Amino acid sequence: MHVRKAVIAAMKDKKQRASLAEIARAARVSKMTASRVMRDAGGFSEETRERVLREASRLNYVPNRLAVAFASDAASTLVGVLVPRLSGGLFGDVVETIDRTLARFGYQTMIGTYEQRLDVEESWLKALLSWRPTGVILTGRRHSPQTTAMLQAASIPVVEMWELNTRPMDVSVGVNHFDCGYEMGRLLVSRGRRKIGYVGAEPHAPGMGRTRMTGCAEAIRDAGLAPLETEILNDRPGFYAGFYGTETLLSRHASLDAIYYQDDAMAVGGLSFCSANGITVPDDMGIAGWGGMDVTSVLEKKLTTTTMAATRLGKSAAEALVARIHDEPVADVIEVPTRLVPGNTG
Amino acid sequence: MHVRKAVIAAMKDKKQRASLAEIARAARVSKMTASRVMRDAGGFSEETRERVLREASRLNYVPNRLAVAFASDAASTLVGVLVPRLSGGLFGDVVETIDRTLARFGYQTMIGTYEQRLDVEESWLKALLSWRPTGVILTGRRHSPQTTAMLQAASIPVVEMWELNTRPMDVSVGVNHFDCGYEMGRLLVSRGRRKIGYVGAEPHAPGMGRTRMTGCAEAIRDAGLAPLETEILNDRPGFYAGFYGTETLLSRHASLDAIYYQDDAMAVGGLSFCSANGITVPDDMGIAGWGGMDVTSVLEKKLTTTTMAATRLGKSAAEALVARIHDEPVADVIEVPTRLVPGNTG
DNA sequence: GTGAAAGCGCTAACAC
DNA sequence: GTGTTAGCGCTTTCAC
Repeated sequence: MHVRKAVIAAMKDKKQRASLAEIARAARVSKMTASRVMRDAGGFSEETRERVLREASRLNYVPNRLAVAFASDAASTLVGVLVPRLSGGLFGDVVETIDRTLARFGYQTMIGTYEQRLDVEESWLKALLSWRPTGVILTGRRHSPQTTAMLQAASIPVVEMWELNTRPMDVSVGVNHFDCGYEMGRLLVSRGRRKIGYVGAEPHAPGMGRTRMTGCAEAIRDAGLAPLETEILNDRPGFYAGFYGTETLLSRHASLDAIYYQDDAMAVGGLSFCSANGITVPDDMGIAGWGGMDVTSVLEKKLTTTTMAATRLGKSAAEALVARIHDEPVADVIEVPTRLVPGNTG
Repeated sequence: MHVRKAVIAAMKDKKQRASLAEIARAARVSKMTASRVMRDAGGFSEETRERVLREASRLNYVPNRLAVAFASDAASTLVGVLVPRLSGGLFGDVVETIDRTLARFGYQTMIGTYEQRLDVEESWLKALLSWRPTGVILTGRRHSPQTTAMLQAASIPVVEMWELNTRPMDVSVGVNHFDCGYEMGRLLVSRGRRKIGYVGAEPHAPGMGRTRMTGCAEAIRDAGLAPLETEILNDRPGFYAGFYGTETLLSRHASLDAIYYQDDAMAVGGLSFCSANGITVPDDMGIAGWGGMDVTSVLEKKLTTTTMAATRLGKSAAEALVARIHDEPVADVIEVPTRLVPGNTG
């Protein structure tokens, strides 16, 4: 039962896995015919088919995709997916959906996380490309020149997801973060907020959350109000970051009457800070998030936020990539809709 | 800039990527020498080394890991990791850590999710094995006979993580869930709880959460109290599931004075339900969770729970696998410690 | 320190 | 409907 022993045993008799050649020999056909049967490629009689399949299952044949991908070079079925992180936010959902969708089409996913660091993205991509993947899904629209160049040289389909890129390398599937921020800013202003702040995370990462911040700032400027006060924590976004980010921001700007957060988790942290410090929401303070995360479903008040269907984004990204791989027509820019949820915290 | 055009162009001139042979020719050495230099395998002069590396970088050489893995068959560096899900709970953290750790050692991760469905695990494994991975990390201790058989036949290292298995296929790195549940049961009892309930999810999945439930039930039985009342939702664990699971359970058993949840997210959902329905915690109702998730850091009250270091688990699992691959000594059973946090909700 | 030959398991291209 | 030949890019083995 112990695999370890089996491993050691296997060291001795070396290769024992049945290969196509052995199936072919056992079925008394050529490798080619066996190959055709296994791939269901046509060009064999019913009788041959049965014989080959019988032998394959008798010998526990497991095709070697390494050899397949290597031999045919076009048929790699390997797809790389890179996201900032897997925990906390919506990326877990997105990756899970991408993986499921790709698997349905017969592709396997190689994942990676890069914490929004372009140098990490670059080295991940370099390693990935050595596996000759048939496509790549990246997060965001910002990439180093080397990343772009490598992708170019590889000449494989690339989907940039999450953040809409109107001038994508290849295909972009994402959300218009600027608009999300702008709309939220307008909503806050329309509800009478006059001194608005922003709490975010990951200072080295422009784009995405930061783009929403910019949108919000613009809405505020357009309304002729005092500029957005911001606090970008050197941390990952999350509940606790939202909590202490609020503390920090308010210690600098006590008179704020609303705070926009990078995401819902941070907003929930902000709500907690307020409740722990006798700040009434929404009377004393408006709180707004982004994402439509699961937590919001159990809050006492309905969180003011913008919802985004993570599952839908993942599915669209995966499907767009598959379409590109199959050389089917796909739109260059696919916008995933979001919905402003006014709620009663903002 | 549009990769799409590049792709189409590439279709024409087919192979253009530099291969080892071309590097070798350009450096005026044999393929073998070039290979040795690239792998830093020794057996070449300093001068040769420089010449080869210069040509490699000049020609933008990207080694073909497909060919490497195929040719050497031992050197596959591909590792499969299967978890129930990537979103919501702690698995995102675990997978992220595993991936990072494995990457540091030069391995690439192929992930999959199976929602605790053994048939999905089986088919995922089947697909994975065709890539001739050098190792596999699975979740839990329960696997179908076919899964076990395939792993056996593959004779590769296997780490079963998350749930401790004292009789592992190969190596087990995990938590003793039974003890977690038993301890929590004892704590609740010691605090005067007399009618305890349990809210969980994923009814088709035994193990893990269910094992904690069993542990808790046993503690209650040992204390001579009325048996644990349970509610297993046909849903994924999460905030909302915790909320309505509480509602359902209480509608059946109104007199409960404490509820143990499958995880912290569900417990937070339970807290919300109580607060929304005028049930005072901990006076009227005790609430306990599991996992030590991020959310708990911003709750008003300190949640009664058991913390588990997801990052540590992931790191241990990955390191154990690497050690097995390298044929270094590893313990068969590695217990990841947990800590009971009494809190003030239970 | 270096190289030549063989082969990993499969498929594409072409026979028959 | 079936088989033959060649080769994908690399490493292993053995020779020099």
